[in-house]
Amino acid sequence: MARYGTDHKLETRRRIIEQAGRRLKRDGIDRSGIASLMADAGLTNGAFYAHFSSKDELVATVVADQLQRQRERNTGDELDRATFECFVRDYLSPAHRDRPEEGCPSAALLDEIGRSSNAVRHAYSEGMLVMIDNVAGLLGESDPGRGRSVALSVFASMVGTLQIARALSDDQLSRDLLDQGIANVFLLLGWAGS
Amino acid sequence: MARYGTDHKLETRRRIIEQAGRRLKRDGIDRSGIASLMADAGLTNGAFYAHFSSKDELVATVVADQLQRQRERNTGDELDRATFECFVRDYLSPAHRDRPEEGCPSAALLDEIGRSSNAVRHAYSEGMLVMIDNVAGLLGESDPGRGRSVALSVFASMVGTLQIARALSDDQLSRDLLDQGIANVFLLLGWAGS
DNA sequence: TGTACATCAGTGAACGCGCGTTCACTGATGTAC
DNA sequence: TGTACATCAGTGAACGCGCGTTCACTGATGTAC
Repeated sequence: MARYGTDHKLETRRRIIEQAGRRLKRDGIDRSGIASLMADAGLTNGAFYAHFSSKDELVATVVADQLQRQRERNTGDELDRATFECFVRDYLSPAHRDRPEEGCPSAALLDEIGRSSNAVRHAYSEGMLVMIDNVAGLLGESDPGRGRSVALSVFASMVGTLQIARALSDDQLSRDLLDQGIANVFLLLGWAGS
Repeated sequence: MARYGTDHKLETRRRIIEQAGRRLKRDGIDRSGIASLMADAGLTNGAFYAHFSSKDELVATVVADQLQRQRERNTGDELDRATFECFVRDYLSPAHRDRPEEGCPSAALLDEIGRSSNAVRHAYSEGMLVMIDNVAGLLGESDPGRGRSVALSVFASMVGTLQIARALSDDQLSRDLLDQGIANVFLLLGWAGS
């Protein structure tokens, strides 16, 4: 047998993916080199290719993993209105704005994902669809296609709001934007929430 | 006197900024090298530093220029509701989705701007404020601060919608999202538009 | 029990390449006399 | 009119550096006999 336990390598892979998620969201894809990604996982550059065939494959894997984490974090077992309201408020908060490395992969990486390989964009689309279908169930739309586009468009407005809040240098304006973004979500959904 | 006319160098600078705008929006900031940016303007790499002190200064200049162009293109002399409705429909169109190099700098570059130097982020904030104050005038809000955040939040939802439409690999879903995005804008503004 | 061998996750130096930036130089023009 | 010089936008080679990727090697472990 090998020097390490049976799932040692899987555990290492999991650690690389998790740490890379944080790093990519903080520094962007193009500014995150293999050597620093591996150092984050406590390894050296050479070991990378024992786990992934290329940086692109890692990025696709990380994108899928991040979307899955976001789903699990925010839906729990059953997604109800109260849970979703909390999600919206947490999403459009100064805390989320100021910690991209722990936050939404869409808000941190959308531009770069849009310019990435088919593999990365496909991983994003797939993960996004699952997430959106979870949320769409809440809306009570009879037409599932319409429920899906409504859910997607509401999420899109949240993503854009967070990104602009991050880019503005005027903190008060940025906070006002986040608050207005929360109100917009509830208005779009036709909910009473305040 | 010099070999060239009085505003030859200004004209060259203008050309670099314009071409760089297209290139940065298409390929992203990190993937656009100085040599290729200069080649787009019909020059070689060495001439760059006769026009800008660093790549960062060019990026800040381009961001400011792009926001100004976007303002001029979409407001004309006087901004009225009809003009703004056209702006929204053009913005959330498949044509705009498929031609980032000719489109909105926010949708193409927000993630990277958020990670850029203070100079770049400041240029973005300043340009954005002017643009948003133009639009805010339309809303008839008594409180100018509120008019500003409403205008900003509506634009933010448009930006996020376009970005997600670009990242999705399912074309029909992407188009449905754009259409829903248009409806959302008019709903948020309380306009009748259809 | 002891020795030779197989396994394999991880190491770290090296590869060619493109990056941002620097700088000595070019060459077409206008000026001085 | 002719010659020497100044100007300066642009050229293109070179710099050190970090990138993604490759590969010969290490060394701790289990297996064979």
